[in-house]
Amino acid sequence: MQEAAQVLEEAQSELSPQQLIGALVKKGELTDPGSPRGRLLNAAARLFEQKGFSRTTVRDLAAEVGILSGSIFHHFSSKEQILCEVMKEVTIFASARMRSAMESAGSPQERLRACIQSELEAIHEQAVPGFSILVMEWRSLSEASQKEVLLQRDEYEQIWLDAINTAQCPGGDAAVVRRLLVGALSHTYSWFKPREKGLTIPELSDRVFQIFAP
Amino acid sequence: MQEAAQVLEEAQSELSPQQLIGALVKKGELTDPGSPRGRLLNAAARLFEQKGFSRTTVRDLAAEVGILSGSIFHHFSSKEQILCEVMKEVTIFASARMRSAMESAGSPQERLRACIQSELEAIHEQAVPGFSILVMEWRSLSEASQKEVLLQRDEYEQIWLDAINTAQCPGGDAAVVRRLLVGALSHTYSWFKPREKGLTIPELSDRVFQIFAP
Amino acid sequence: MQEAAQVLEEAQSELSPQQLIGALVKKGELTDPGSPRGRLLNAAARLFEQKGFSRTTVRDLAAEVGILSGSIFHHFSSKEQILCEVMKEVTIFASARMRSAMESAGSPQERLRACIQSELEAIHEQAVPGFSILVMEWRSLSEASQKEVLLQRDEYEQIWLDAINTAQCPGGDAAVVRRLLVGALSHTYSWFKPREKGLTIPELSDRVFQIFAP
Amino acid sequence: MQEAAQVLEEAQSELSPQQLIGALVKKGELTDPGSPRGRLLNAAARLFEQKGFSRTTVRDLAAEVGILSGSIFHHFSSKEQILCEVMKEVTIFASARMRSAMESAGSPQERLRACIQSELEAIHEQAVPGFSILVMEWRSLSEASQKEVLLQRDEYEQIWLDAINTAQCPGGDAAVVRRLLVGALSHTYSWFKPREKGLTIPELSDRVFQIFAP
DNA sequence: GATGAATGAGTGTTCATTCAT
DNA sequence: CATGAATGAACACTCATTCAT
Repeated sequence: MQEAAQVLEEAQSELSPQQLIGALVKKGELTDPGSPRGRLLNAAARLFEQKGFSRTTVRDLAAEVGILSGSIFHHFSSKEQILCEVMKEVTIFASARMRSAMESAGSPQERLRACIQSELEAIHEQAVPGFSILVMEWRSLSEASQKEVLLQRDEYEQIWLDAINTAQCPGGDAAVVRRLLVGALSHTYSWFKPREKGLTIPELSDRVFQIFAP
Repeated sequence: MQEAAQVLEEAQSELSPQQLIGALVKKGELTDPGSPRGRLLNAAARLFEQKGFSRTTVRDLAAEVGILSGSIFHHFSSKEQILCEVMKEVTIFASARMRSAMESAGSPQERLRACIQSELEAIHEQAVPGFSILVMEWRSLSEASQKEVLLQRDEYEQIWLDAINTAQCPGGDAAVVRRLLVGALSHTYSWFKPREKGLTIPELSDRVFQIFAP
Repeated sequence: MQEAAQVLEEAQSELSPQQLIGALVKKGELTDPGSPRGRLLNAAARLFEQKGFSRTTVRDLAAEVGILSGSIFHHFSSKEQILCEVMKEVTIFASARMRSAMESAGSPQERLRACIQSELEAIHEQAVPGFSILVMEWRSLSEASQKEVLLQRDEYEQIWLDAINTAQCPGGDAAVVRRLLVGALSHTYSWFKPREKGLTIPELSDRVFQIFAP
Repeated sequence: MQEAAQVLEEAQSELSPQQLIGALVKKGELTDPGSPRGRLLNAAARLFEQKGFSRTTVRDLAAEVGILSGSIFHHFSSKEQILCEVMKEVTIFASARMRSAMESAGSPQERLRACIQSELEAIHEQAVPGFSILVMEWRSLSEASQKEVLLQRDEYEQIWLDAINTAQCPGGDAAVVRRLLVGALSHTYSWFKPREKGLTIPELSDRVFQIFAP
């Protein structure tokens, strides 16, 4: 068990968040965070998460990256499109991250635990912020945009459903369990602060795992 | 034991949601839903839940009860105050409802299950709508208003914490378990539709109970 | 002939522009020019005519009647709706005016001349300004609004077509002649200034009549 | 005389619109339509005519010729200057065209008819589009630009006035008749579609001629 | 000459809130 | 208490124009 953990850590350490992002940027799946568009998306993710989509103005957003509000519309056609793009890129990054976490997980139980921890890290880590937006601001998206995001989201959810199914969780079919987990995990954004002393993300992951896969 | 349960059930059946509301109105804890103020609060609960607080205008609200937007400010000093009042009244009603559900629950396990079902009913039933607002629109509230609502909320949460503690749920301390439950249950608003054939509220309560208190 | 003219003038003098407007307001066909909405429509007619629709801002319009730009949207749902309403009211007034002019015209020739003079007066008089907008800003209207205005316009054009037909104008079918007249008359807005010494409206009407019905 | 006319006609038939443009380009009076500036002017003429000046953006214009909006300002100092240049070139071309049409006209009546047909062709033909802009967008021009265009326009109008005077049209002095004609003819842009079966340009010219010079 | 990013003043519009009637 | 008109600040978005590269 300890050895396994060590191996995992090493495998993981081969690909830091920055390196993962870099690889995705090269493949053209993510916007370069250094480009104006990328800086805008990062700032948007941060602000939409902190203040909410409708309470964030395009002026806030522009100020955050040091341009004027009008200039935003060189890169995006509307405020809503920014939200949509943020969600798509966040989903792509979270998928890649979770796939990478999956690879180093051996048993079905470990896989589910890795899923939980990966999503909690996505929610609370700052590497590519904005994961909690996916749940919290879903209704701010037009139906057309929702479909676009769902297309990207499918793969991510498939990993989850597989993990839940193979881990033989209680609570009936995997879809219901996953939805309960979505709620439980995304809501942690509102109360769980990993920086303060107290629960750490791995500890919280353990708790959640204990509940959903005893 | 069976007899007692029967008596309780009868007692409960004597108190329909409308009767419960009536009793609370008489005690001055709830606004009369027939009064202008009450109709406004009900309409607000419905609209804030359906469209979100910031996407609901005071004009929408006024139109819903058949007055003009200016007239709203004879009853409330601001839009935010309406949200605050809705939340307080919803909390009061949900508390009364859950206390009543508690009374007919015998074992600790039954008590927790009653809590779960009561909250799911609060979220998905229409009697006093707006329960999901408590979680979803929490950030739309000023800090001052949050404190006001928290004052009311305390009692409600205490019932939950007792139920979790006595049911000996896994997942560590009751506060964490409750918060995971808050997320899991409130998020059902987004995907669970009790009207369509499929899962019913009692069935869903069972699933949740199975997971959180195996 | 002279007597007839005298009688005509008397008949006409019974209904001044202001009185005609008053009658139409009473019938509910025109907005009261004293009401906020009416003052807005009059100002819009003036400004759209002077500066063009797209060069007139809602702020210009608001300033003209002494309110703030936001207040306009209490009375109209959009800038385009203002243009549409202006056009409809202008058409209604012009129709009533022309009908009234028709009544005092005896021969077919006189009827056509009355049409010409009535339209020239509509273009250059100030009583209900905005007639030239009907031609000049037609393309600023959405198709839906165009249909609305055309509904009102039909009656007005019918009077014209009858007059052209009975006057036996050269130039083939009445529809073509009318369209040439529309262009010729509406363009006078750009070059004909009745106030300066020179041509008067009756004189210009004579010239046009001479050309189109020799 | 007849021989001369024949020669002229042949000469005319030798000079297609493209050839006429070519000749004017060589003389330095028109911009080469193949040059970037020329393509810009042609696109502008088309767009300003179709959508109106203020509803056409420089981005539309740039897209039409396949460059970016910023690049336009290497060729013109402002959007208004583009309109001004379009008007000047259109006027030059229309003048040359009408002069050429005059040469083959024998009688005063024929001359006037040739003027009418030439202007209708200018409005509805596609060779050098934009003639209708001269009337429809006149007010979009600054006074300084108006003067510039008027300088070019003078010769064109002189031909018209001569033709009207010698044809002994009714309706008083030639200036007024010409202005009525300007309105009547330019407005045909809005209703006359030569492509559809029905009236042809020569037929419409006949009708107009019949009215203005019976 | 072209690009692409940015500007900055301005656009139509929204909306919670006020207040005389 | 309700109305209806108005407020005024804020909003997302537009667009002609500039300019370093």
